Amino acid sequence: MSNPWTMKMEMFTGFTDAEKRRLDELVAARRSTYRPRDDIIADGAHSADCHVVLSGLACRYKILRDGRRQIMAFLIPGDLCDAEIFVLKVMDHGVAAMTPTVAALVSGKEMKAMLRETSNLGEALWWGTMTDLGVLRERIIDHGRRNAKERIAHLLYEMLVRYRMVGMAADDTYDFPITQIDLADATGLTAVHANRTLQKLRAEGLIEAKGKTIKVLDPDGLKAVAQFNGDYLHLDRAHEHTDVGSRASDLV
Amino acid sequence: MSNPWTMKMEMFTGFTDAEKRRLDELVAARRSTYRPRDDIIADGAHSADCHVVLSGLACRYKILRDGRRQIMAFLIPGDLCDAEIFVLKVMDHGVAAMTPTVAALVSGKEMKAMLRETSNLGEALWWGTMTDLGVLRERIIDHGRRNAKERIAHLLYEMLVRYRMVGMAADDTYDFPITQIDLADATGLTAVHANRTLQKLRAEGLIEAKGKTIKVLDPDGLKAVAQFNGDYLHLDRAHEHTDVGSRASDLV
DNA sequence: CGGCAGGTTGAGCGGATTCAAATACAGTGG
DNA sequence: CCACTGTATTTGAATCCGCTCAACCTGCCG
Repeated sequence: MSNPWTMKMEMFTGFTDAEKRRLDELVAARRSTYRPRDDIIADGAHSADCHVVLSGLACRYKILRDGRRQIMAFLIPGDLCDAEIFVLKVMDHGVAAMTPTVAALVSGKEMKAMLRETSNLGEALWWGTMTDLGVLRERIIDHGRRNAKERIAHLLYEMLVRYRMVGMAADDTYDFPITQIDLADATGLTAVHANRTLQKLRAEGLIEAKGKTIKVLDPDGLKAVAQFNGDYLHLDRAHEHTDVGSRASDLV
Repeated sequence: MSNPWTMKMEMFTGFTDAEKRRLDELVAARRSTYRPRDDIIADGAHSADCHVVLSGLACRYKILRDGRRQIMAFLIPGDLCDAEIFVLKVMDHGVAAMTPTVAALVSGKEMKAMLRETSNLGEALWWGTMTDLGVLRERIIDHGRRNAKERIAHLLYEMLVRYRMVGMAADDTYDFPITQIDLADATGLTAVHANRTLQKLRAEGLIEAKGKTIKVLDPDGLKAVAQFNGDYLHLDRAHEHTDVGSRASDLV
């Protein structure tokens, strides 16, 4: 039984069975649970291990001196929290759990050893990092050139695609248990305005946001409002390797 | 005589003389000049070479269907334009020259060969990519949680630090020949508002922006206005390797 | 000298914020 | 089971930052 991290990386690269087994072992070896608001890795910290989200939801964030907070990315199962520990001294931002979250602790030493032995892992890490860059760039466009409605629509559609990638968005519905305050901090809005905007999206029949679940009623409509173009997720690179059946690019 | 790319990477890693010579050869082999507005590498393109800025100024950008443009990053001498070509099929954004710019074309094949032979280059590329990520995250904070004045101040201070890194900011003055339209597209403002904000910064005696040159009159003041904290540039990782004399962390 | 791109200024508008209060909701302890 | 408490969502009204539209100025180049 494979873990979400290996699954995600396999969208890009092809591992041998031996490699898969070894990755599974790495992930299974040590894990840790976090309560909402717990730091998985704190701003300014360094760690000998890197952290992979196995279940739950986490975010990258930074807090300014005056208390303003910005969420820069959401991490879902299969996402690597802190690739930087391999080359940088300390984290320049924090990663915190938003819901009860389980993360695997992967020893940096063993990762480095495995990186030396197989080029597949290195390539997969590069792919993950490059798509992270793409997502961040898209977020900059959100904030710089899209208004509140487009911005929230874009985020919700992107999360839909990402949850589809890990098989967690059946029926265009996914669990996204964040508060409107979190949503505001992620989109660069105030909670009040995020609320009003969300109401508009609901009123237009694009989404349903009951409790902690997002149901996308009209995917094409939402995509159009957001001016979403999924190229930056680089799913097209994927299907060359995957088995027959699901083409990754169908996810967008 | 070393090139700006190698110089920049040496802030992080230590190359042997042989490695340095080889990098110099790679950079010297083929180069290309671009006029303002020329694409160095276009959105959606793929290339067998990667591009390193040797002189001039370039930017990463993306244009929405309705014409809105967002500049996501500025590239100065020593910056790598398109590390993604090693793992991704196509670019998800464009890189264009803003001034007459010279870039080295480095063969992807030879880079990969060198990556296999020395771990130093790989580590340096990781460092560059990780700091790029840090810069992008900081830009998201700019757009999400900083107002126009803080945002422009932050960008100008960051560029000061980056130009210092490559020895191009003597006397707190650096060449930054962009139009106010470009500045607006980078900061997510309109040209009109960027203009007015720039005037305020001048009126407060923080900067001088005559012609194409930025002179920072009051670095500490500008830094304070921007709430700048340079940790995300990860210069502290650097001085372990560099020779005596200039400590990299003094640049911030 | 005309043309053009970039910079500057003014007036009015609107999207998003701020402040404040009301309502819904989940968890806790009596 | 309900009262109590704290947190999240919703609504209203006033305000402001940044946008839009438009005009004008400046410097540069053919």
